[in-house]
Amino acid sequence: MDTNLLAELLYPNIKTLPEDIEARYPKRNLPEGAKVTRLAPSPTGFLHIGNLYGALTDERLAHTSGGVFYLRIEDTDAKRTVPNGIAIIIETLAKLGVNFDEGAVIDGDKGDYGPYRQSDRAEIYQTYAKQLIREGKAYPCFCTEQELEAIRTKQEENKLTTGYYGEFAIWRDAPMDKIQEKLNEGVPFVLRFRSEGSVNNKFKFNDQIKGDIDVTENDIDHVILKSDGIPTYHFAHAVDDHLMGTTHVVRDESWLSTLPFHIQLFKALGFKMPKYCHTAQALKLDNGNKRKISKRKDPEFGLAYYHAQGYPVSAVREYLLTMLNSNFEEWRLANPDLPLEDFKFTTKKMSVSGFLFDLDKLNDISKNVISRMTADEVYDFTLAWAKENDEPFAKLLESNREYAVRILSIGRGGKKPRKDIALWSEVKNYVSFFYDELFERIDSIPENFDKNDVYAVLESFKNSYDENAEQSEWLNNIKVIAENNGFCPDMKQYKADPDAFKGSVADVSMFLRIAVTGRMNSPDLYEVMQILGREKVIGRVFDFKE
RNA sequence: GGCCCGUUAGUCAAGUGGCCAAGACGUCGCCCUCUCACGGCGAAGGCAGGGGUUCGACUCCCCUACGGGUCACCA
Repeated sequence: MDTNLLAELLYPNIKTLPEDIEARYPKRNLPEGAKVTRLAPSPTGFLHIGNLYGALTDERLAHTSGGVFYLRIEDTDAKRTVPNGIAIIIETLAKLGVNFDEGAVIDGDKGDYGPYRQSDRAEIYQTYAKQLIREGKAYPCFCTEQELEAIRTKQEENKLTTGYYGEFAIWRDAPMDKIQEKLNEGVPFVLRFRSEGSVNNKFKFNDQIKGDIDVTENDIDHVILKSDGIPTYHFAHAVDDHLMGTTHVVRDESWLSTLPFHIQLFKALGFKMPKYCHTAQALKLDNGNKRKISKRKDPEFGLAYYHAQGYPVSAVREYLLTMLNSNFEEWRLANPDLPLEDFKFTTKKMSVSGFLFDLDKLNDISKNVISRMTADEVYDFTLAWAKENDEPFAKLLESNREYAVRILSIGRGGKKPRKDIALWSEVKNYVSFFYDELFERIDSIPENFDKNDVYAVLESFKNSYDENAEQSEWLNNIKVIAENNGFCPDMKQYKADPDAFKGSVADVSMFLRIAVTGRMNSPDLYEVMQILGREKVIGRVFDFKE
């Protein structure tokens, strides 16, 4: 078999040689230890929490080592291409603070190692493919879909491993004249890798996350170039990551099964292998069982969802980081105010097993993150969210920034800040009673209180409210009102003998709280009244009596 | 089915032969307290099972079970 002739026959239009390509991709000039990582999505435009998990791993690995993080688009399958898919991916990630140094951008490329869309790299792949043919490491296969299907059926019937290998690899050693014949007939062909592996050979391979794993050699002659001359993922992965200088390949652990093939490919092409980081998968509880999150079935895990819900970007990042590195949480506890960029990220602290997404945990982290913000920050973030999701509320916030910031300042700062906002979408409800446009009477006074007592208390309050009083004076006044109306001013005393009173100062406060805010619970009533102002406070108390 | 990965409480997890098996979230209770939130204290809850190796196994080895992944001209 004259493999040089075969190569010319198959890809006559490819004049470039691997050396020519190599010359276009010089070694990256980076400091010692710098990691080059990439995100390589297909342009479906959909990203879920598991994708972010991987993306953040890539991003942190590169950016904590002085390396490069780039975006490559794996658009070799037309079925996976969605209009604007690339733009959506870039924008979604940008919102979550994941930014690329290099690679595909919305309307082109940025960087010296492109093109970054695989659809623009056909010549490159074919150049390497042609070289493999010359070296006898790849061959054409003219099987039709039906023929392959028949082979598979036969293998299944005989309980054999399915695939194109051994005696089933019917074109593997086909003579030149048969190939020539098919070519003359214009029959389309795929290019297959000639595997020299055997399933009887096992070896260890070190993964950066999983550690040593057992690998069985691949003996299947996988397709490397499809009949349209476009590579499969496997081939594109080897060629691209080699040329683009990727040092660390971060990908989902479902790729573990094709790792043996990838190892063969790198060897056959004479490429140095990158390090591999196979990450655990994001799982979902489905009928009591855990299963991999899927794009199609689980839209609620889509990143767009969290954004629309109003989770702060930093909270999502903090949450993911606690999942990513088991020591992050501890670090954050010790360094509540440091930017998370200061955390020393490492694959050594990554989990090997799949994880369930924990909304409770995210909410908790989010509350903590927001509690550390200033009122102005909370205002700005809430406004930005509202502009996208709740225009009327945005208008309301904008109508009086100072007022809104005062509201958001309640219980903020200090050692024990309030932590009752987890989502920007919750702010509206949180501040609603400060705005007449949003004010609603939600809770009412429990039945067991005598209405006349309630009214008497409110009347006393109306007559004695002094908006210029300090907080302690204000509270004293509430206690006086309590006492004058038969309610116990001291909680300890009340608890010792509750039957001796109509109620306690706590109940008096409750009447006022319900009258003024429309609800049973609120932040500090004194501060609430200060912000509302005398007119509104008295007005609401008056309204309540009506 | 073959191959591969995994299995510490409801969830996320520390643990690397010597513990009474950390911590966080969630749950429950108590305290603080004008309510809520915060904060403090406390409780319940776990090494999948069985064999080895060892003076001693969550930690090492084997088997079983269970879960997950993958077996395309998709990535």
